[in-house]
Amino acid sequence: MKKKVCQKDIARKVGVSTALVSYVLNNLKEGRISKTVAQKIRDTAKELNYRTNQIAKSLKINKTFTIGLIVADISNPFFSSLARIIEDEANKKNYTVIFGSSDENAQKSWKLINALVGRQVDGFIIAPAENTESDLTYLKDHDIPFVLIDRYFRNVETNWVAIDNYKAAYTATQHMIEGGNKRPGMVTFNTSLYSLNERKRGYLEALKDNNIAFEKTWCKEIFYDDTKTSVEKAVADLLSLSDPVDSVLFASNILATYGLKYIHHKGIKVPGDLAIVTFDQMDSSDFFYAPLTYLKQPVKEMGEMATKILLENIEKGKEIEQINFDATLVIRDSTLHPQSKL
Amino acid sequence: MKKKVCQKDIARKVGVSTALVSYVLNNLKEGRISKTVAQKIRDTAKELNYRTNQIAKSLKINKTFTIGLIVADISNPFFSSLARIIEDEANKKNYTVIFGSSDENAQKSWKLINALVGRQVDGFIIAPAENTESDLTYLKDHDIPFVLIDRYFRNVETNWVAIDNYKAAYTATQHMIEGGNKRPGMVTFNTSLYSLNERKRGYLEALKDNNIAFEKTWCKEIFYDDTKTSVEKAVADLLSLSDPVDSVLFASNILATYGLKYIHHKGIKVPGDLAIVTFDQMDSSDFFYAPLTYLKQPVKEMGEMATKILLENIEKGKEIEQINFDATLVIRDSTLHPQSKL
DNA sequence: CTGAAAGCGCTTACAG
DNA sequence: CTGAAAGCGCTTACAG
Repeated sequence: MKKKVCQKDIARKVGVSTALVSYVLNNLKEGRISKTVAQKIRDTAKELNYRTNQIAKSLKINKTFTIGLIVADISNPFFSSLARIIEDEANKKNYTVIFGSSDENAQKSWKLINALVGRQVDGFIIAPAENTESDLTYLKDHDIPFVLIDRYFRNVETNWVAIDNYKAAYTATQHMIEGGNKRPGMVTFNTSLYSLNERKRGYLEALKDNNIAFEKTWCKEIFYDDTKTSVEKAVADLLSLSDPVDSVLFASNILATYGLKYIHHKGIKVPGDLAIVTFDQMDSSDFFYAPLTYLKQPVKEMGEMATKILLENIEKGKEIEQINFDATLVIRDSTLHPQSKL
Repeated sequence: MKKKVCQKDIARKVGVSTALVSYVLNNLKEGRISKTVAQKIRDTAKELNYRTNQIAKSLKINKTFTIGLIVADISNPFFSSLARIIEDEANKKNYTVIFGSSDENAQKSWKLINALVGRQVDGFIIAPAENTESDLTYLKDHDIPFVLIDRYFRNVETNWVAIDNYKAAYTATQHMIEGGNKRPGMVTFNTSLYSLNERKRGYLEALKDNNIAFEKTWCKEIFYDDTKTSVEKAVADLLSLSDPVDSVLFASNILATYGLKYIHHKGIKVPGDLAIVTFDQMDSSDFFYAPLTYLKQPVKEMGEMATKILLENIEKGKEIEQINFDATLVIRDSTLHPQSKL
């Protein structure tokens, strides 16, 4: 029971050509093949437990029904949720997904994309790391469809689905200010990524519109390496300013997780000592003693849309689509400031 | 810049046969090819930006350097962490990983395995759903290497890496009892999966060894569908017994997450009203107002070991390996019972 | 209604 | 040191 059965085996057994086997197994030339022989082929295929060799088929038809998913880290809940949505959508259309984690590293990203291109994936869904514009240019030059998710570059014209990060951060900051906070801080990554910089811009603009004079000590930019320690230091710094910050916006779930552990550990009172808003939904935010106010991204819609756009591109070669969803501010206890104006 | 460049293009340009191109690109027959022509081939390959078509190569060599990963749900942090470890290990050896989520459903599992077999994956790492023994038999019959992770079946002799669930649950239950709890409960899944039943067995055995008479109302078995509601009801039931349970062991992170949200929501005091131990590490367990005592699985070691065993099987066809790791009981506040004996 | 044959892009004995 | 040729398992004009 070892050897794989192929079309030739079926053809031989039924006494027809492999062409015919291929046709009936693919439901081609329906009316033009005698029902009896078609049935015999199907029966024999089932009997021999035939399974088409997708590799051979792919080579011939120049299509693998495989998509590559490149994220920063598949073990980050935001990306694994996205992966699950994408998996489901892709499977519906008989696509399979190969994933890779770039660790926000341009070299790794290029290596992954390169490997998957060699494997002839039909397209990519990518949450690009910074400085990976050239990867995308490469894909474009080679007519390999892709859609960016969560992040994009203003100077590369392509498909993407993301959220309006400026608006989201603005809304969150505005909310903190309306809650009576006078000195809102922010913890974000030190990056050239547009999406994160938009979050910072939204934060700054909200301060400005509320006539709050931004002080640059209020915004901490964390490097990707040694994130944990840097976040802890950042939070400590924000709270030990001569005029400490009274509220803080965490620009991602990773930053928030480290920050909150530290805050919890240090016994800092939320929202009393510090009001908090985070980007992204986390299981943890329900468990923090003050359930967290957070910006909820429509992960399901984003994943579905990205997959839909990609598959359309693969199958019909559609025009460019750029979709901005809105994040929703889910207001809970971590911003119920004692001296709230609301 | 559209057409893909193939070995023929290089061969033509250099003026040699494709055989030679293939040899030098694969570093074969090193001494037996003139250095100058070899160099010219390499230069031209680089110049034309040649990338070998893995699909064609796979078809020929009958190996795809791809492994299939089947888990219950890639968005479950336990599995996404595992996925990340496996990805890294696999990549080191130039393997790529395709994943699929079975949702604990045997039909889905079979569909996924079937699809990936058609794609000629070189092997599988599988966290099997219940009633999927036949899938595994199929793989064995077809000499497709695989290793089970997290779960296995006693009656299918194959590679697996897991933890000693009996021992883990026993230890956790013993710990609850030593903390002064007289009526420990358990929330687990209703399943035939050996790993989960071992957890129950460990719990029961610990009760017995401590002369605590088990009452069947203490152990709640949750069905896979409608998990959230069922868990909430289970916890409510455990606490509204005429003699309520004073402590509870959650048999998985999913069960714990739903249970804890409910407990938090209802204002149940932990560990005062209820001591808690959970299986699996969760971000959330650091944030619960009483940091949770939990059974930590050595996810990294498990993922690495599973990948190592699989790749050895693929490459050398090794004998069967069955590895049981130990979980570690990490003791924190959720089991610091007021009337502790310790 | 059906089959012979070419070809997808590689690898690999084999012959020289 | 190098090339012609077969073949991996499919699909698909083309011819009949």
